[in-house]
Amino acid sequence: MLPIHLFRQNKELVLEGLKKKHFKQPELVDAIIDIDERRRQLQVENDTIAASVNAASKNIGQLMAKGEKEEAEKLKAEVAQYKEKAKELSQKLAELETEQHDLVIQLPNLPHSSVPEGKTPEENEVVRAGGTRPDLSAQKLPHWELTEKYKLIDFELGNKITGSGFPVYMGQGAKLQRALISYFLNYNIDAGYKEYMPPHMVNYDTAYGTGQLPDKEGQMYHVTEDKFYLIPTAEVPVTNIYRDTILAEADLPVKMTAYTPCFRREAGSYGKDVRGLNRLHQFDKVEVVQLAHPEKSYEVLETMVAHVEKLLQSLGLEYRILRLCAGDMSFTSALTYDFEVYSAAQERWLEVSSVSNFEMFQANRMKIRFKDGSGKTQLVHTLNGSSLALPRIVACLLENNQTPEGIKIPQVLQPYFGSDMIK
RNA sequence: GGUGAGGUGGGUGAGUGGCCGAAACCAACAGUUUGCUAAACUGUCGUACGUGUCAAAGCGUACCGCGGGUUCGAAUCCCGCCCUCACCGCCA
Repeated sequence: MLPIHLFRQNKELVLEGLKKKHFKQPELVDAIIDIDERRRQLQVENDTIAASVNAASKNIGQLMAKGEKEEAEKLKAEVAQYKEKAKELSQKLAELETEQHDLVIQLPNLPHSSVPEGKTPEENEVVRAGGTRPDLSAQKLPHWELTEKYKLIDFELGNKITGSGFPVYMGQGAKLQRALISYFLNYNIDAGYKEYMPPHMVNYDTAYGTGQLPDKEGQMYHVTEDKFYLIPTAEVPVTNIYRDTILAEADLPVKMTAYTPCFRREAGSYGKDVRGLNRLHQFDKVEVVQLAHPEKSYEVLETMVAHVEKLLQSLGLEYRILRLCAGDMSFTSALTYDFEVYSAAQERWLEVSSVSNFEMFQANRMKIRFKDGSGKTQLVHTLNGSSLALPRIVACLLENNQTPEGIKIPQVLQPYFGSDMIK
């Protein structure tokens, strides 16, 4: 949610940003500004009356103490009149506040100036690429055949136990998951991130804080009985750790990492996009989150990008980094880099990480603030990224490293996996 | 799930109708003293919105778990909800 002072101080900037993001209702901005003016006017009236009531009440108390009952009664009658007016005013004020909030919440975050124009994924900008494409034999197999051949993942069994999109990992397949999670977490911890194990279900306020609610309700699994939501990413519980918190400037940046399973309903997809590990309802992911000083958040973003890039390099996968165009970015993001790895058997790029700066968009919802040098309270900037999402990494590792003898395990994983080959 | 107790500022904790946005202590911060540290002493020390201003100070309103009610006036009384603790039951 954009802070209201932006609208008052810099309407043009807001309009420009919304236009770049192809937001369809720029007229909301004027509506918000208009409501804001009426709201403030009403608050002045409301506060004035409340002050009169308070003053009169104080007087009544003093008169009663002195035994001047008649005078007190007169004042009481006066207060009764004030109160009628006050009730009306505070009701209207509450209505306007709700109305304003309901409008502001519909506006997406504003894209950073470096975000390319554009509307579709084709207009994303390749920032850089690395790694090498393996030269596979003609008999190369896609990962869904490799997982069957080596008995690593049973998709059918998952169907029986839960439903499609809930695979069962087994044997070396299960161990590979655990190895990747441990490796990713340790890599993040070594870079100064503090490890967390958050709940996998969250309440409304938490899902609201990171922007999943109210508008993306259908994308999360909902436990209606207890009003909980299964997390679509660790970002949700982890960022909310600092909800309603005022940090010291010296505490920044706050660096957190967590492994969690992620649950996504993702209705409506089909075909090769969802084959095998390409898209699942439950998957594993290690996330990094930072709360940063507003003046440093873009430096922080670059360090996070470099961090994820180095991790991909260590796995020996061919990758490319995209700067998403304004139209393809998420509702909450100001700047997003997507990481894709090349799946050599499927011969296509798969997204494995998304690193974003949300600036103060989430922080404003969650009220994550810090006290700056002059003692003023400011919103922090929030950032997060995957490091990494497992399924597509697994898909690429299996496909790209397949040999007639078995599947080679990258060196960095061998200590965790306990072997250099899946046979 | 049952019964009982309770939810107050960063922490402990006082406050059962007006003098309370809230005592006291601790922590924190600034200063004095000091060879350094400590101790002692002095001061500062909640948040949001509004108003004011170049900026501020100041002023107003609201907030003592959340929501409603009683009253001229509510942290304090009443109702509902949430949460915590203790004991019992169940249990990985």
